Amino acid sequence: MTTAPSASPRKASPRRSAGETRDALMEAAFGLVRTKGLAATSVDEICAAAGVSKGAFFHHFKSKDELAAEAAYHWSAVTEPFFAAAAYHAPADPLDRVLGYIDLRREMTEGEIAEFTCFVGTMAQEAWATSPAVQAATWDSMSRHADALVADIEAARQSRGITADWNARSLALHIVAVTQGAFILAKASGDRTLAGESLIHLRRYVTQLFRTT
Amino acid sequence: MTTAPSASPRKASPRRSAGETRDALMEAAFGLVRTKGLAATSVDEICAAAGVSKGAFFHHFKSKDELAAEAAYHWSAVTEPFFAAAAYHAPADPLDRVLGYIDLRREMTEGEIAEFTCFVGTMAQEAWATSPAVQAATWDSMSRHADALVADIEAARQSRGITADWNARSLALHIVAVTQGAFILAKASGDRTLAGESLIHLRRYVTQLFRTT
DNA sequence: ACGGGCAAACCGACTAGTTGGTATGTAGGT
DNA sequence: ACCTACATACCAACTAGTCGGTTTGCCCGT
Repeated sequence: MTTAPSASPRKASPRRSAGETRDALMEAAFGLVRTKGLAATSVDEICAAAGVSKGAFFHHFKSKDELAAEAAYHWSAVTEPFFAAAAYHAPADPLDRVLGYIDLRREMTEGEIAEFTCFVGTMAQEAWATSPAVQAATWDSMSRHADALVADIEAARQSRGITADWNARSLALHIVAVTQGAFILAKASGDRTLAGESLIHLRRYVTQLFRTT
Repeated sequence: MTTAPSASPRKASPRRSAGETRDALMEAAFGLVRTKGLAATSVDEICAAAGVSKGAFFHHFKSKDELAAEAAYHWSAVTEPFFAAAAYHAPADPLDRVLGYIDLRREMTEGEIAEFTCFVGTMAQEAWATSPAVQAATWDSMSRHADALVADIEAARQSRGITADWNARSLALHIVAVTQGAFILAKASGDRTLAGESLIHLRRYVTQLFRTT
């Protein structure tokens, strides 16, 4: 659910192919919403950032709300390959893979806030009570992201013969929650390092959870 | 930084005392912002919820932005006494007090989302890059809230002779982060219990941190 | 190879309503 | 008499969304 490209420079107008404009609009929204929030981002701004007209916007999306929901699904589509291809999947021990994910998350907090922060997490705060479509889309994204961690957590649990009163999905969601909370800390304080420190606590928790001695 | 009253019914106009209208406006903002976000909440809505006119609003605040910042400080002013008076301070063991705080937080997630959720956390997401005054105010609130936990954490650490590579303030901020993250989980999923589950993980972490055996 | 037809992609002016903010007036306490 | 605490009317700027019209790529019969 995090980290994405910014609007691309685009070529000199030999009409973009089918989904290209659509993608450009959604990806322009990524950047704007992450820094200003959804409500404060106008359709005109999104169009300007994507380099298209308002007519094009409403040709592809029937409302701003629909754009937001579609963009949340698109967010998954662009972040999932990023995390799937990341180096933390390499270790043989599944626990090392889970810890590797947390480490990657922490490394990402060394960039700019608007760039390591979560698009869908931001929208969830604004849309949960006002737009069922957007809420559903943000939850789909966060939920799927958590699911990607479940297999490794479960494997780590079984390899160590741990029978705990928590299940893999619950821990995966906790990891997502800490990540989101760390973002808020960084945004409120303006200090990126605070996000990293929270992730270190999370890492220690996960390590302790699987300690067998 | 969390949990607050909603707009009161108010009496039949024998002029409210000095700060009353001001407080009513800020407290009306609490409810509206927590469900819709700051940008989506209009000045007119806040006035209507507080039962005053727009003229009154701009008599007390020179802009919507100033209202938001002042409301963040007011948020501290109303939540601090609430937490200060809570029962979790009773135990003699400082660790029990820290765990008691987390338990209280978890119990609160049994109410409505708009009522256990954090006003300043929501605003931080929208204002961190666009309004320095609001960002500073949200951080002041979150930071002070964390500080309220520091003494107990430090006492627990010393009573158990723990020399760790984390300090009390870092753990306090982590507790705040998990709380905020749990809120996002609840908002995105629409399922309050997910917030509680994340807080259970946090509780287990803190327990393990102070285990001396 | 070619041109006519057609649908999808796109543009930008327009609208109706909402926004934050102001200007001006007034009621009540001291 | 005077100042604070409001109320009302208003405005310019901006909002999401619409609409008539234009451009572009592509299919297809010749």
